[in-house]
Amino acid sequence: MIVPFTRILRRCAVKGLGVLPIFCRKDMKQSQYFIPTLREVPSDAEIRSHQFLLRAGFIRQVAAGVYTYLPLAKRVLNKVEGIVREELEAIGSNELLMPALQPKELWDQTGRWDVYGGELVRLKDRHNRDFALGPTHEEVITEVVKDYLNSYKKLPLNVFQIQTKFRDEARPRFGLMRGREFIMKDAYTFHATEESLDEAYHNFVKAYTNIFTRCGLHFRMVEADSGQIGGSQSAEFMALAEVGEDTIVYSTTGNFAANSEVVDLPVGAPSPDGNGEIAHAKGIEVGHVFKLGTKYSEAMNANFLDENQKKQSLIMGCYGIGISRVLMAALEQNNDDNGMIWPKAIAPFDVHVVAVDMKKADQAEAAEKLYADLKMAGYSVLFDDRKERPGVKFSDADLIGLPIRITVGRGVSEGTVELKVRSTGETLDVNLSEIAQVVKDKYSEAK
RNA sequence: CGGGACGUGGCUCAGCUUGGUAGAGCACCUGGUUUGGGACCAGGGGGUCGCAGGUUCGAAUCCUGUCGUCCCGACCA
Repeated sequence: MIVPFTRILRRCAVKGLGVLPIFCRKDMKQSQYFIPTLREVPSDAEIRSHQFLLRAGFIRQVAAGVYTYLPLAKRVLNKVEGIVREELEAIGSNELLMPALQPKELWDQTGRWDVYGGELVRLKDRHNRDFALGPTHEEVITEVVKDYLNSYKKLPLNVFQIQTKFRDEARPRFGLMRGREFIMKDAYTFHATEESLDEAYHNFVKAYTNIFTRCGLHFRMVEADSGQIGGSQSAEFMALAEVGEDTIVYSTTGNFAANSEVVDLPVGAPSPDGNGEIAHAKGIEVGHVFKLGTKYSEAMNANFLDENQKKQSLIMGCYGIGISRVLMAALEQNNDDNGMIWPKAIAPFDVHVVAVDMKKADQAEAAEKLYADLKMAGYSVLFDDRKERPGVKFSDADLIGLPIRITVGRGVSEGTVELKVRSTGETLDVNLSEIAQVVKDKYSEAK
């Protein structure tokens, strides 16, 4: 009797024969996985990333601008969040988690309860007290931190959270691009001096550059308007995409780049930095860094004593990344007519093993073994073990767009399987004895 | 919030102009034939036609209201 390798490993684990790496024990068989793909383009979706998110079974809409993230999308979000955590921890940011539900009194302290407008989701509790669902967390974090930060000796402080934000947008749009409920990473820093704020600001710019580069995005940092949030300096990170809602005004050969909100320069005009001429491009705002100054700390009496025993307002910075928007932007930049093409750093799985005919014992066994071996080698693997026709499986695989696809089919009788690189379309027959090495090579080549 | 469009089974849509008691393809269930790029045959299940009023002998269809969704614009820490 042939016992699948994974089952043997699991038995070993149960018997306490050794601790297995967790990835080996994850069972990701497509027959048991919730991936509701659609053959036709849903009529509600206008742009490609949105269409593919629906068709490939990543998201489902619940209301305008409100979505459920299905298992594949959740895995991508986890990947993006993992990258964000690594890069922010590398600059000394502390992860915490604040409440979405926030009392009106907090928002009254800064006057934003009255200023924020219809975008602020407001509700009442059973005692008829007013609350808001947080669109941003300057008030909460300042309140939390201000009693502790009473001395310059405790500064600077750098914190972040990854959390669901609520903004009752007048017009939700394009799926995850502009939602009323979305996942955001927001960070806040507190400082005794402007120099200290500058340092944090630059650290965040560096971290954001790393994050978006690692996520495989084509992006550009631009000068931006501080908007309602206020403050002295801010920059946005724009993922370049035709469907973007913002216009980037940039110099063709120089470093100048700004949001069209802050400059009014026509195409072809000389660049203000004296280098090149102006061109325009569309972008999706995926990140934003602000120097806030003392706007919130003054309003909320968040003070500390400096080395001269003088009372000063905390100097603040805040820094956001639209996690769910990164997913959308990455997809908008990476797709073809057949579906998604995930950059490997944020792909829901590394490898897709497609068994052409699970009813054929040799193919089923070879596929099961390959699946187990690849997991042991450290890849995350989605195994299409469904009893579907080959065409259906290939179409779904293209739609889902994992970096490497391995088709286990009739070649098995000669000891070969087919490997296909999603991004390039490169296809090659590989002997089963060499598959580990070829997967390794092709995976490391992939973007 | 202004302008436009659309709501008919899980998905895509027809039917509405000219009222007569709801259809197709895909998906799903059963059986069979198939099996490397979204199969075929036979049989079957599933829809108060967004909701509420109204007109009418009779409303998916006409009228009024309302809710929802999408697109353009305004708005968008």
